[in-house]
Amino acid sequence: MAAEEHTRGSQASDDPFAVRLGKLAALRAHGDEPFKERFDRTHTIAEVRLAWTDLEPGADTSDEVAVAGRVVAKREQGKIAFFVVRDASGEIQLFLRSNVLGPQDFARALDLDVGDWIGATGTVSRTQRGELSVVPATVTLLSKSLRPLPEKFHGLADVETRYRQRYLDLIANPGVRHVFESRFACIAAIRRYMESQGFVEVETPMLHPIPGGATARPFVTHHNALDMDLYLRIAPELYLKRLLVGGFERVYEINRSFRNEGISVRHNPEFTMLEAYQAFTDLEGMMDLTEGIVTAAAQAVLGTLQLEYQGVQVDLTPPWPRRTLISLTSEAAGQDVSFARSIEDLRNLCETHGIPTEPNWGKGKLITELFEKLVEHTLLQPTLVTDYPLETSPLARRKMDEPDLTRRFELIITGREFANAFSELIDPIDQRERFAAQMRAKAAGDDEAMGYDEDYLRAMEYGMPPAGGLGIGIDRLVMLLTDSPSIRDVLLFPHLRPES
RNA sequence: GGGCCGUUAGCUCAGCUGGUAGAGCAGGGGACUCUUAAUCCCAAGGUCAUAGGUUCGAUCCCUAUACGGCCCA
Repeated sequence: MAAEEHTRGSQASDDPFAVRLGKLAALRAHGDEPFKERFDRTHTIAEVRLAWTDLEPGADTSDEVAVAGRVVAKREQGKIAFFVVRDASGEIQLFLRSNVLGPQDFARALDLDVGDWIGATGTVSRTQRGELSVVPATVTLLSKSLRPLPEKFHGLADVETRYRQRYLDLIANPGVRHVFESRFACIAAIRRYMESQGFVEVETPMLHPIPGGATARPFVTHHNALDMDLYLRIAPELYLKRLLVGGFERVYEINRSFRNEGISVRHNPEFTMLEAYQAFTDLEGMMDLTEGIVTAAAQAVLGTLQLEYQGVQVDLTPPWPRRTLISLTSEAAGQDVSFARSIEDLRNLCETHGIPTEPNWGKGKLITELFEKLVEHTLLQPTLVTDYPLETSPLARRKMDEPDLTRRFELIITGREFANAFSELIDPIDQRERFAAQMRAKAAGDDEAMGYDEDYLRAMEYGMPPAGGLGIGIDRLVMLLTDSPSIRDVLLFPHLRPES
């Protein structure tokens, strides 16, 4: 065979990238394109494994298959070699034999590198050691890999590289793929469930002239042609409720929203949430819907409602206990924490517990802060916490008999908020006053306060039906269902600072 | 924003009061027709994150910066 038929024995360099570039050039020099357009396979790897599952060790067949995938391991042994090839369905061994391929093609096959995409045609066998294998008659390079993959045994451990180069993480750490398959199974299950409940999936703007629907700092961008600032949405809520005015009775949006806040194990500047609105129902209807969604997602991902999150056993079986925020907070504080107390008492209580307060905070905000500090982290099992103060709930319906409180709940699991829902405020007069209060808070320096959305008020003035509304944090739900400690583990490409 | 920790070969990691660096895997050469973290032999691979400082001498000590992680706000 001609020396340039393959590069073995002719490489001066030992730099992996240079070696592979050399192989690439050698292939091209012989008219062999190293980046093919297409390869027709007869089976996925999983299909081969399934179809020949009963093949005895040491048995050969004349059954021909064509498979394709990435070379993830290479073991040479003289005139035979074993490659492990992986496609999306699984891995299988290629048992390359010089006497089957011919010495020339065998030598060329040995020039392939771990990382290369290849196609192989051949017969199915099981080795004497019991490994189901394809014995190739042809091996075709489909796409040349120029960079060496991370180490095969330890995988890729450096978290920064794992997040920045997620594709490498997916190649090197098989469990990572499973997390993301779970994520997308979770979202698919939620869509199926919502459809089964008669909800219509809708799309609303992500560029908002006025940030609203949540209390958070927005990202600002600029529309050149209109010469106006726009805000990346912090929540789709106000648009979805406009649809209630328009006559949609059950709508939802699985939305990417954006909040200009710090990055942590629980926060990414862009995140995914489900928001749903249902006419003619209320808080209790939203509790049922929340239980339905979360259990449908858990069943789809785990097949059970019992799970373990970071060492904590969690039972998602509904119905979940319902407790009021004030009773829980009073219990934890060992004294009455309610609107019956003076604002000085509440502020002192906050200071006692190390919560820095601000002078413009009212009783409602102080009570909410106490709840978050004293209670939230202790609620490990699913708990529906109800009756949030009006001051921190500008879009929720007021409680008729307790006007400082709202018909709102949050779902807490493992000490964290997973859902937020309320009987919607549908009174435009009340809503106008709530927006005004937000404007006062903004003027007092609260840069998370909502904007005053006049068009939303106009819509409400045409009449909004009674409705329940619900938001569920999808990323956090996926964290729970995949036992992931950080939100970055459930985001394919989490936000990081640029590499310097 | 504050505190603590990390950054050494492509990857995973060692590195002794301070005397200019090692291993495994990957890659290169060779042997090998049932391996599967293949095995065996040989050789190679480094601006020790970056910039300063202390020192005769710095991967190591000090300062700053960058990026990342954890905790707190």
